[in-house]
Amino acid sequence: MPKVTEEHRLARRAQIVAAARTCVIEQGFHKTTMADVIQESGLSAGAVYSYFKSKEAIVAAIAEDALSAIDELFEKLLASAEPLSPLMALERTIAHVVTVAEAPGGDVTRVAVQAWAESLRNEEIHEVAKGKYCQLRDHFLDIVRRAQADGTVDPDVDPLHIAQVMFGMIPGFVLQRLLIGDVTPETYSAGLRALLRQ
Amino acid sequence: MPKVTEEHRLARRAQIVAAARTCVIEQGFHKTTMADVIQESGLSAGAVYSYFKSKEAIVAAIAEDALSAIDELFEKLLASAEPLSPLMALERTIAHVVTVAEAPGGDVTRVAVQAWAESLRNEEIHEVAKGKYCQLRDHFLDIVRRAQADGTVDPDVDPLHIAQVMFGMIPGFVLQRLLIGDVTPETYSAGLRALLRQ
Amino acid sequence: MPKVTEEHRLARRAQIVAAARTCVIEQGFHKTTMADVIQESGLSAGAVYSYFKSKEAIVAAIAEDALSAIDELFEKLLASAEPLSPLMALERTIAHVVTVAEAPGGDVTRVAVQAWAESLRNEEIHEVAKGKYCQLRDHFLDIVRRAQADGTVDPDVDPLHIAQVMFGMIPGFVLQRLLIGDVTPETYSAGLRALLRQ
Amino acid sequence: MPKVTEEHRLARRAQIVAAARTCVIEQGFHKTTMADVIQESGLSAGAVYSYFKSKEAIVAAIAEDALSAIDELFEKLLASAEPLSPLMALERTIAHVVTVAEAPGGDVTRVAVQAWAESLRNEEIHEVAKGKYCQLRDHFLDIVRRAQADGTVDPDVDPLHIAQVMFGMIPGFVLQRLLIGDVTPETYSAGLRALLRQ
DNA sequence: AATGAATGAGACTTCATTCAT
DNA sequence: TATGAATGAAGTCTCATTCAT
Repeated sequence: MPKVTEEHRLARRAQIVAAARTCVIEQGFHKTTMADVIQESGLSAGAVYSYFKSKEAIVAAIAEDALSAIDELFEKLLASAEPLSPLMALERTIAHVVTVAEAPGGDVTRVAVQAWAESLRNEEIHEVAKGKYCQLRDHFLDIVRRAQADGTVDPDVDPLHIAQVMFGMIPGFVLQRLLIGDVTPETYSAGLRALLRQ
Repeated sequence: MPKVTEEHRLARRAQIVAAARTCVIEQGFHKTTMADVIQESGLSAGAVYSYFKSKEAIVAAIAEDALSAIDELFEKLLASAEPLSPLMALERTIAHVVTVAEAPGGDVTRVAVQAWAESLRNEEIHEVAKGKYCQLRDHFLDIVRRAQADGTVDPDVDPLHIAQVMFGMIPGFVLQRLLIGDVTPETYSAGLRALLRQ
Repeated sequence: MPKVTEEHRLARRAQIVAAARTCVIEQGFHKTTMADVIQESGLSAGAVYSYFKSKEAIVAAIAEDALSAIDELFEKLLASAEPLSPLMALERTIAHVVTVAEAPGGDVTRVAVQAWAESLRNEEIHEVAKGKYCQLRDHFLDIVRRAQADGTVDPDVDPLHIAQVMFGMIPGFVLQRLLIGDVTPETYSAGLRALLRQ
Repeated sequence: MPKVTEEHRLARRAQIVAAARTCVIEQGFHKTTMADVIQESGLSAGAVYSYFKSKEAIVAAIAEDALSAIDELFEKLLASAEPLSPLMALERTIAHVVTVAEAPGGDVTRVAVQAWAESLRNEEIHEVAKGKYCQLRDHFLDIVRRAQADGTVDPDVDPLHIAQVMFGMIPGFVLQRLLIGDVTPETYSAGLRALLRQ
């Protein structure tokens, strides 16, 4: 019989993750200190460490959140019955990226970029990233297969290769948005429509 | 005296950058310590600090190198007189990415991903990244303009938007190659050829 | 009511001491955390603190127990009417040490060694240790005096000095048993019989 | 070509060990903090950690020193050609213990008692303690064998058992000296002469 | 009375940088 | 000029104890 409800525990955990995310968005994983997270969360060091056993665990939690963010809503948006052309799927994904990025709580795409870098030297995060992105890519794979069935896309090309290229357009949008700042769903749509077969 | 000394200085500098790159490829910017770089370079702490005033300066040097790597050869490859279709330009760029990544001295694309993350909190690296990537994107812009002049690409679409999408395919290739590992210039070519108007 | 409650209190106290002893035998005083004791006892933090005002108080209680262990049974064994030679007294004491050490609840001699170390910087435990060991030594003193009266031992030597040497054989047995492991009451008896006048 | 001599390094190391020993004598292994050792040594944290990789390593070094202290001089004292009776060997050992204990630099017997306790939960220190004490006991074993050859000691008793009892008298002296304080080489000699066959 | 979540001082250790030699 | 030992601020994490519920 815990003194506090499971609800309370989850709320505290979320509070810590939110605080940590805020810090990471501003300073990155490595410049964010536990003292920053503790202060931002409004809890004590001991409290934070009773929810996460180490800084690494917090980083992993935030990274997983950020890597899931796109796919989470992707499922909702694209899992509808009506077939979606590759172009429309990309347009909706890009639009969703911006929605998620501009949601309150800070731009998670900044955390995702951190997670990409971290994946290169942290096997745990690498596994998460690989898993999440394969899952996301599989959604594009479904769309490609439907389009091949429709005859909209050449059925003789391996659909995985097409899904690779489709998925591969997302990080480039995220990166241009963060580093250069002149891309929007509208500019990307225009470019896509000019470049892609339809 | 000045000539030899200057050469010597440059050689030393390159030696330090190479050592630091090796460390960064394995451990990332933040887990790489100056002690690591000093050991790997075979120089003394004092020597290293006489060439770079801080760790941050070394990081900036490596980041700049890595962010330039793609564009450097891009210029050589694409600055030829004959017009290049968007598809071919992308194919050559992707092929070049892999060439550079597999060159001796370690996979610079790993450093580039580190640099993306670092750009988000380090204004100096941000400026470099933005500059290098705008420059690279401008090359795509040229190609798009020529294609619009040829009538191969719709002339009514803002060529920048098309260049954005083209440029935006590169980071996605790099990322899938590092995180998932199942993309090659050949799979990407197949996907591009299926997806793009020609 | 008071009777039952008092019994209850004593049982709880014993439960805590037993739990703490288990921890201390495994990890020593300092590596044992209150969290360990709380978990091992099956009580809550608040409960444990309602029986002992601090970790130090628990440590003191265990130390006192361990330092008393030898003497407790010593009294029973040696307080008989018949005179005991120094040799026999030592043999019985050594035998008793092993009995106590092998009793269920864990080897208290391990706690005693911890208490020796702790005595050097904790005045409270020092007082307890000094008191218990003087008391134990006094039993040897009685035996020496009887032996001097019998003429078995030289009456011209200060009996305290003889008791010091007799008492001084016990820690060496305990230590060799714990650190080296090749001493038993039998090997010690053989050594004593060869070495001591009888 | 190190910038500092080996001599210098050894001196620094000794400086740290001496500082740590001072702290440990006052406060024990666990209450001694690295900050204490750093302050007492007059060096910086970084300097201390460049000579010892952890607090545990310093503790091990001090423990080894303390456990060796008795045996070191034991060898010098007893390795003479002339045969030494068990009684004389014990007397000289006890005298040596006091000499060592009263040497400048602090009473190492206090450290030895700490090491006994630490041996029970630290396998590295346990191995050192076991090794050193077996070595010391072997010296008593030699003496016993000579005495058996002389006919001074019963040749039918296992000499190891006799050495166990002889060795076993030393910790008891050390402990009474530290905890009770009324033993001296003279009182112990008197007791030994009254108790032992000669 | 009992619980156990929360506190926060303080422990150990690292590492970018300097400067006496 | 080059060296690398030394610095010390700052980082991560622990744990004895308390007190709101």
